[in-house]
Amino acid sequence: MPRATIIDVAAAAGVSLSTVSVALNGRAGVSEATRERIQRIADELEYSPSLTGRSLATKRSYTIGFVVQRSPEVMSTDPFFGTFIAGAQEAMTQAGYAMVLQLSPSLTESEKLYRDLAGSRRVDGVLIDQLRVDDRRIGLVRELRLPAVAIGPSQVDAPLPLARQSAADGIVRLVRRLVHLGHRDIAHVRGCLDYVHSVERRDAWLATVRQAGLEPGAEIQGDFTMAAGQLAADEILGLERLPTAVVCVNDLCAIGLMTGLQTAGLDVPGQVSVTGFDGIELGTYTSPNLTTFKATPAEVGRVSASMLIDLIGDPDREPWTVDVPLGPMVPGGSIAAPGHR
Amino acid sequence: MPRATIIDVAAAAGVSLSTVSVALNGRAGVSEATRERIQRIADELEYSPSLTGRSLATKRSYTIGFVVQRSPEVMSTDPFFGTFIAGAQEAMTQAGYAMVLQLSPSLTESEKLYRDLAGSRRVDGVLIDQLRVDDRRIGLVRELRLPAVAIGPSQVDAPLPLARQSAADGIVRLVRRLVHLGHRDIAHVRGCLDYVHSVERRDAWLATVRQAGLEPGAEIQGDFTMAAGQLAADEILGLERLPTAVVCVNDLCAIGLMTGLQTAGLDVPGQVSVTGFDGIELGTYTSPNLTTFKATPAEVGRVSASMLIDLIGDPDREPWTVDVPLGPMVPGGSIAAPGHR
DNA sequence: CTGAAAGCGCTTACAG
DNA sequence: CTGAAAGCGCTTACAG
Repeated sequence: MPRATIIDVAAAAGVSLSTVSVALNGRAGVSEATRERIQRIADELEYSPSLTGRSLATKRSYTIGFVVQRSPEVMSTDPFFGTFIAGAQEAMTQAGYAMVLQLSPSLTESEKLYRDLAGSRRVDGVLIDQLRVDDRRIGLVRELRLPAVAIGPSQVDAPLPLARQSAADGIVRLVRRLVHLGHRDIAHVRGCLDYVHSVERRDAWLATVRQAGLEPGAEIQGDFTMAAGQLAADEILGLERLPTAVVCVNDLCAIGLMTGLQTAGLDVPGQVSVTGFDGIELGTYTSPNLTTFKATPAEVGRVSASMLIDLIGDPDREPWTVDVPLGPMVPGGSIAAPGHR
Repeated sequence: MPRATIIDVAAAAGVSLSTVSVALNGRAGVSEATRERIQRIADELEYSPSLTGRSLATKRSYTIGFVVQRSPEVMSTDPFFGTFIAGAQEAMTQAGYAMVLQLSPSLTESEKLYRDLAGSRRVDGVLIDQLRVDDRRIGLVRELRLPAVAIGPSQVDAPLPLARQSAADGIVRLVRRLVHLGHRDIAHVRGCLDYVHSVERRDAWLATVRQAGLEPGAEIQGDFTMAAGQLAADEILGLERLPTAVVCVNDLCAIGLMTGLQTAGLDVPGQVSVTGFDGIELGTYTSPNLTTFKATPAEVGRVSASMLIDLIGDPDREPWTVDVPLGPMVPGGSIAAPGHR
């Protein structure tokens, strides 16, 4: 027995298709009595409207695309994604939207994914995350006339609606705290500078250190993984002078760094203070606990998804920006005055 | 200027809609000459068929649903998901399918998500992962007449096609290795026994230890996270007799355990040997490196997705099972003979 | 080898 | 307040 369609409901209720449609969609033009009657009959028949039928009529797929340009391993490790997606989903489900997720390690491959999503009109719009410097996707979605919202830090100046969360503010405050504790040699483990997120954090560290009248400490190339943090430890141990504090691009990197330093026999924070960024749960289990700043990826997800849904409803709207406030600083035992034991 | 439709292509080529459809879909019934001509014209017009139009005609959404019943944090931490999704996508993209991902922390909420996916016919089928003992979803997809493939360990006996990978084989071999090294007190940090994956691994540990004529060591409740591993360390340290080896439910848990034991001043593997399961990259960065067994989530993803696509093409097919072979054992420095330094 | 027609399941002006 | 009709963009028997 095939599922009930709107025709079955109309027939059972003895009204026309349009009346059923109007009634069930809660639009004006049907008496409350008939609406209730139709609703009851629809429920009895277990009628549930077909997304495809509606899509064809409304020219909307009620689907949003999210193409993640990262290797599966990194995507799995980064605490951002799950929480972000959960938040985005909340906003989407409410509006009848769902998310198609595509992973792609390579840039050219992901470009093809965007083209296919747009070409088949599988999605009504896309979320653009992990922005790179001069990101090609910005021109691409424009060419494809694909509504898009970007997620990025504060300096991004793209001709797209932007949901932004400034990690810079957090880094600034962490560096100031270290300076206040008496640190004069503050190093940084940065992410790959192709990403605006890395640039933002590096710049914030650099500017704040200089502003305090200090010579910037070593700048070490890392990335957003624990593994990179561990490798960074080796590099720091190889410096002619050990920095007294290291500001890391994110928590995972900071945790890897702490582990690396401790494995080499150093005391954290006794010999080296370490800070992270993100405020992930794992940082509360390390010993010492990580001093970091809390990001709010779920909120960023919610905001960016609802921005995109708004944009889909009004595609010619001028680009606008929404700032998502950062969470609080998370104090931990991973920093102390230099030389403290 | 709206995008070209099949009507535009037909008009430009001076043929009927059906000829265009047949030609572009590579079906028989069109001369090679016209097919090429139509293809060329379609390319010129940048024609790309609308998924919605096709969906309505074929009664397929060309979309697969994946509802993940886990908290966003855990999902983010578990290395399984990203790799699994990447593998599944490979199989799906080839067949013109895409994946709608939904996260849901609660069981009742996820049940609603399945109902909505089925009701709106947003998806042609679903992948069921993280199977629980007596999983309600098995009855649910049946009630919803929603094609589904389950992903699980070897003892699952569900009336569904099953893509299975036996972690048990790996655990058995790890335990045997420990026995061979001379261990007589082998503990286990298990996952929550609601999950068949936890049960499978616990049972494998228990059976193998007994088979070796040993008294089973302590069985400690943990889960699949690092945090749980760290907590398990405390519990192990509180035992009246320290086990000489601990078999953990997965790598993250094992890494957390190692960290916890080391923080307490214990030597791994000198005082306690530790094994994991999954073979994640992080385990190669710990000190000592983790001894574990490699799972192949990408392959499980590929296999389960293509099974589901097959099932969608033949919904009345009898349930069948595909075994995905486990990867190799990953030797590491985290195990040694008991009392070894 | 090609075309005309029906149909997939909805929504939305437009009449009445 | 309700209905008849057109249309969204395809595919698929069925004729010719």
